[in-house]
Parts: sequence; C-alpha cells; structure tokens
Amino acid sequence: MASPTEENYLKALFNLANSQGEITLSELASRLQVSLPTANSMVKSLQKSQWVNYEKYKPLTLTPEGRLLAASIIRKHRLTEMFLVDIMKFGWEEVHEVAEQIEHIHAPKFFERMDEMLGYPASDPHGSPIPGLDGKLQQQSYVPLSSALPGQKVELLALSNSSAEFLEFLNSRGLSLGLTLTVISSERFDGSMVLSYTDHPSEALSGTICERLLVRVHTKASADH
Amino acid sequence: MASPTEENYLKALFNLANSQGEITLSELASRLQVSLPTANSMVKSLQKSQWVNYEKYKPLTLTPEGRLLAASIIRKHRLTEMFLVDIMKFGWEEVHEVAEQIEHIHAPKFFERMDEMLGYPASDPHGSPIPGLDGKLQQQSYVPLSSALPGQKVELLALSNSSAEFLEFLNSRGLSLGLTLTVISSERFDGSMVLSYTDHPSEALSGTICERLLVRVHTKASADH
DNA sequence: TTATAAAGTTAGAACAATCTAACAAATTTG
DNA sequence: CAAATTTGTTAGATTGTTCTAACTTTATAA
Repeated sequence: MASPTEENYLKALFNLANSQGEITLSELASRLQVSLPTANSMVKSLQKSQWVNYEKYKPLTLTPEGRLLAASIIRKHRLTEMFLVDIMKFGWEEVHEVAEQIEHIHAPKFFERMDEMLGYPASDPHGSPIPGLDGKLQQQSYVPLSSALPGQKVELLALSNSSAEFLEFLNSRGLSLGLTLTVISSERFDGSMVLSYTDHPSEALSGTICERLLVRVHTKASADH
Repeated sequence: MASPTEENYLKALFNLANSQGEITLSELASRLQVSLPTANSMVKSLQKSQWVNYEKYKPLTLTPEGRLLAASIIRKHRLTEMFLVDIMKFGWEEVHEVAEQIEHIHAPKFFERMDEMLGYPASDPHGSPIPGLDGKLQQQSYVPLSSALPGQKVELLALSNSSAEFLEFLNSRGLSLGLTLTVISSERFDGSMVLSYTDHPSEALSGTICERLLVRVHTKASADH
C-alpha cells in the first residue's frame, strides 16, 4: 500500500502526464518542492512497487497500475472538494487544503457515500473532471475565455488555476461556474477583455485572468455546421 | 505539531488516564501494540514536546497541553463517528476505522462544520462523550445493565466496548441506544439476564453482554425522593 | 530477605523520507 | 563541435518510528 508521500508523487506524475507528455525528474521535484536526489530516490522506490517506469536519464511514465492508483487519489480529492462545497457549505476557495489531507484516507465506502450524496458529479467545484472508478478522465473540451471573440456568448465551466487568491478574486467579481458571459470587447494589446454577465453590465478583466477562465462558446442554433 | 503517530500515543495516554489512575509504560506499549523500547523512546520525545511528564521508572502523566491536544483528537474522532452515522448513514459498527484516520486531519473548520450540522451532540454513536473545545469531558453517570434489578426499567445510553463484533451482535438483537429495557429476571449464577423491549418480549443476554451495556435506571416519578 | 519475575532502559540496527555536497551525463549554445 | 549549462546520480548524513538483544531496576513471593 502506498504511503501518503508516495500517493503525492503518483498524483503529481499523473497531473504532469496529463498536461505535458514527457515528465522529467526536475519537473517532478519542483512540483513537489523536494530536492532532485529526493525525487530520484523516491522514483526508484515507486519503480520497485511497479507504479512507475524508470530508466536512468530517461523521462518518467506511470505504469497502468500507477495511473489507476493516482486517478483514484485525484478522484477522492475532487469528490471531497465537491462534498465540502455542496454538502458542508464551504467556499470553493477553502477546500483545497482539507481535500489534500482527506484524499489519503483509505475507506472506499466513505467516498462512495460522498459520490452518492452528491448525485455522481462529473467535476469538482473548480470544473476539473472527477476520474471514474476505472481511472478514466473525461476529456474536457473547453477553451480559454481569451480566445473568445467580441459579441460571443460563452459559458464559464472551469478554471485552469484554482489558487485561493484567484478564487477570491472571482468571488469579488461575482464570477462562478455556469455563468453565461457576453464578450463586449477584447484588447489585442494586452489580452484584457470587457464582459457582461448577470448584474455586471461591464466588467473589465486582465489577459491573465481571461486565460485562466475556461469556457464553452454558445452554439446558438446554427453556429458553424 | 504532532504527527499522527504522536497523536495516537497521546490519545492512548488520555484514555488510560481516564480509566485508570496510574499509567505504566507497558500498558501504553500493549495498548498501542508496540514494543516497550518503542514506547519508551516515544515517551521521551513526547516529554521533549512538553506533552508528557516522564521520569525514569515512574508512572506517566499528560501535561495540561498534552491533555488538551489528546482531547481535541478524541473530539475529532467522536464528531466524525457521529457525522458518519447521522449525516452519511453509516452503521455504528462501520465507523471506527474511518474515524481513526479522519481524527488526524488538521482543519478546525471541517470539524466545526460537522458539529454544527449535527446540532452540537454530547456523545458519539456508541454513547461516549464528545470532549468540548476546552478539552473537558462530560462525566457519564451510567451503570452497567448487570447491576440492574428485576422489575427495573432502564434506558440504554452507552457501551463500554464498541468493537464491530459487539455492535453487530446488538444489531442482531434489535438493541440500539435510547431504548428502554425492562429487566424480567437476572441469574445470580452467570450474570445473564432476561429483558423485554420494543418487539422483543423476552430476550436473554449473557453476563458478559450485560456488563458492557451502560444504562440509567428510570427514576419513576417517586423513586427515592 | 534473598531469589525470581516483571517492568523499564540502553544500545544498536533498519527503513522511509528528506537533505547537501560532489560528481557525471545530456543538452544547449556560442 | 567544444564549452557552458542544465539535468540526473551517488554518497553520506539526519530525523522519525520501529525493532531485537542485552542489561538494570523495581516489585513479588518463596
């Protein structure tokens, strides 16, 4: 059985593999805030447990078993976040640290019950997909708001960054998932945009923010068949 | 900050102190299923952290800080058990293992929210008192059912043992906390009793069982003024 | 009250997870 | 392509939690 530490390595490897292809030791080490030798020796021990494929000086990959285990931890993390928000009425900016701890609890029924109480959600409070029990991750087809064009209506569905500071910023602007945003204008110069939504008729957002907001463009009846 | 391992030592010391007066190293070691030298070295390190008073060859005591910390862990454990049963609909025989893990989560708000959702319960699903935030433990004044006399009506309020096997036995006899039991007869020979309750007009229970059921005798109007 | 048993201690080893220092391989770049 | 930089590895130490073996102190009992 994996220790919490090992589980964190597997989680990091899973997430890196899903955003880049190749995973290097230094990426892993910097993601986990440990020294290179630490990551190196842990990778060797994860290899011994058959969770990681490792060859000297080569990029890292997860074995199928490693990938499944990693997905199950991410599943527990995201179910927990959803549970904290929906059932226990936490704010979406408060749940990460608690979920980081609860994801290491070994109690399948505990998480099954959460899933049940939540009605089998497909994503967490930040729009990230919850892996299935088979370790499969629903691929999201969202685009950054920054790529939307003036006049378009888009639905805010996920975030590519979920730090507490970012989430608090979104709170302060009345932004939450599911909202429909209308692009008023888009500044080529710095990527900033002016948007309209609910009771915000004209809200300006920086390019940095717009890149982190993931949306789906409204397919209005006859879009682009 | 205490590691989960240290927290388990403190918890054991707290529980031993509350059932016996003096705590010896070997009691601690056997309670935690570790060797004497292991307990010895851990006790020294808990002393260094100011949680335990320790002198060579002398009985162990918790410091006030140690007692408070221990109580807070037991508080988290018992709140969790109550949450699992009342909110998440677990059986009372299923919650111990999960709670053993969740008690080590560092997230005051998580447990405050549980407490709130539960309506600030005084005891866990097995009738054990939940320590307050000040570390104070409500003293229970229950007596074992075995000390009740034929004809008496008693209320089943707590258990002195909460192993899954025992709880499953109680389930099989339709016994749960809050039930009113009428003592039909009591066997001096082996301590067994015959009881009547709800739809069980005549249920025989062994002496061992009757010692583990903690009750309050019904003060019927004019009991002993 | 001394002998025996029980309880406690010390020493030394092992494993997990981490580090720094020193070195080696691979990659980038002038 | 050779030099410089980045990346990866090895060696060796540290801390926490555990063990066994050997020994000492305290308690029990013949």
